[in-house]
Amino acid sequence: MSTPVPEGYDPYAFAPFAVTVDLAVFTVRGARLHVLLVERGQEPFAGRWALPGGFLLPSESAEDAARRELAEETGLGPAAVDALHLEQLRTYTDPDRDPRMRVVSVAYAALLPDLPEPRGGGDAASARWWDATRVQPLAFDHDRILADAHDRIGAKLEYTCLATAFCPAEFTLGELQQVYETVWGVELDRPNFRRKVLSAPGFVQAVEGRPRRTGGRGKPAALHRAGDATVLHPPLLRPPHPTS
Amino acid sequence: MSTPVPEGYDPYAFAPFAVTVDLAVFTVRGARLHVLLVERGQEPFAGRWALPGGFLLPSESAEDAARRELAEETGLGPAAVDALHLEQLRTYTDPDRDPRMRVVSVAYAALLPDLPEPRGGGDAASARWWDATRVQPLAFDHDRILADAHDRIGAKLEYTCLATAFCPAEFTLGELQQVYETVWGVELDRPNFRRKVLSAPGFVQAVEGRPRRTGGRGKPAALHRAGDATVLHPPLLRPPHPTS
DNA sequence: CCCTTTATAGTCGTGGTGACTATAAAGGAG
DNA sequence: CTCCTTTATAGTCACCACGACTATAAAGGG
Repeated sequence: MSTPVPEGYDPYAFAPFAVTVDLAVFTVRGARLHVLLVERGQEPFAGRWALPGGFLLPSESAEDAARRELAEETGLGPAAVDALHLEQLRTYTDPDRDPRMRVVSVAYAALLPDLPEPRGGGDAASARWWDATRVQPLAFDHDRILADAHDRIGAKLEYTCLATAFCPAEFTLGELQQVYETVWGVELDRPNFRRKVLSAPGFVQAVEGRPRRTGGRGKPAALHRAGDATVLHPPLLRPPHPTS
Repeated sequence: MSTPVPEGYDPYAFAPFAVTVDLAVFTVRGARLHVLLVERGQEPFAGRWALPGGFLLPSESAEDAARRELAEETGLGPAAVDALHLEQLRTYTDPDRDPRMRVVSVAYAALLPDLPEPRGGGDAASARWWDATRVQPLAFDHDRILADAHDRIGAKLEYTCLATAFCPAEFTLGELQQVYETVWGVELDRPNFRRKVLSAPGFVQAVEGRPRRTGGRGKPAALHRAGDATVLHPPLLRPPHPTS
């Protein structure tokens, strides 16, 4: 075997790489899972859509960079971005993933409640939400990153309280159920969902006062807010796939 | 907010980073979880122990680099290393994690059956197994990487068939149970463990022929080998922590 | 020849779950 | 005003996975 890189840190032994972050920012709009994409203005992949992201600055961590990019793309305030849950997905290192140089990218996933269209305040003049399940081929390997992000979010809904991150501060159990159904792409039984959510300690807590009406028809639902738990006991397992 | 790195890939806009892989290689020896460490010969952290790892070559992915390093440190054959399950843990990007330059490290975890002491064939003259739960402070942020790796392996034992990777080709259910007990640090009920393992489709398959005797006392156990399943249905949940 | 050790078989009660029925409270159509 | 639809909420029931436990079998050791 060759030993091309000797033990220890020889400053001349390492090849320089560019390091970026890529963000898969999800929201639920109208019973569909949406993801925030930006249109590329330059080659390569000019005119194609891509996940928002950018280079790490010399003195910032990948998570810092992800929060900075998120603030730039969404126009969210610094406080909101700081409070947000950012999930490090994995790192993509294929040598050919960027045709012009060697780029290693750390991917993150973020979950937002439904927002108005992103303000184009940052670098990306054209940023908008797309249906995450019906997206044309993206730039680079972003199709794969998006698929991995969707898988990870779906899995985390099972055993964490993450679903409330898709909801506004106060929400109904029907809206929470809509999150699960949208991310998983299945329909759930309403009474059973309700029983499981309410029996999981610290998942949601009822808010005193008015039920909601919105413009919706049907009996008004009680409002809840996210509890203080972070893991879900017992877990909310998605129905087993019908062996297809 | 500042937009220090313009959209698109300006070749002069990115700061160069070094990219490495770090490996948390685990095995189970004598009812203790062990991890492979190498002794550093140079500053920084000269004389301290560290996870094996090294720089990415210009044309290889992080997983390729991890397999190459693994082969160098363990002396395993190329076929064995290729067949091995490598789990990408996460990527560590703290700007200060290496005192002499900016290094981003992609961490992997690997699982091996009990091996003889590693041959010092590679760059690391002194590589040896250490009890993973009683390890002196490691170099860099490797204590944290090791803790994250331990957590991840423990979680993956619950819902994947990964535990067989700690076992030789043929093993008894007692040995498999020992893996779970060692990684989780708990004791499990033997009849219940047996029932769950055997009822999970494709987890293990009985091997016809002789039971084993070894030098052990007690009734000889039937031998099994890993099944073809990769996920565990139903999962093998670790006992809930006694709220401490 | 016991005694210990390990493997294997089986039992029993509890609790989480899916499937289902029933009732309450809103808006809309006629 | 009266159905009808829609959504929320309450409750039932059978099944099954699980933890705790008892029992039996087959080896070695003193």
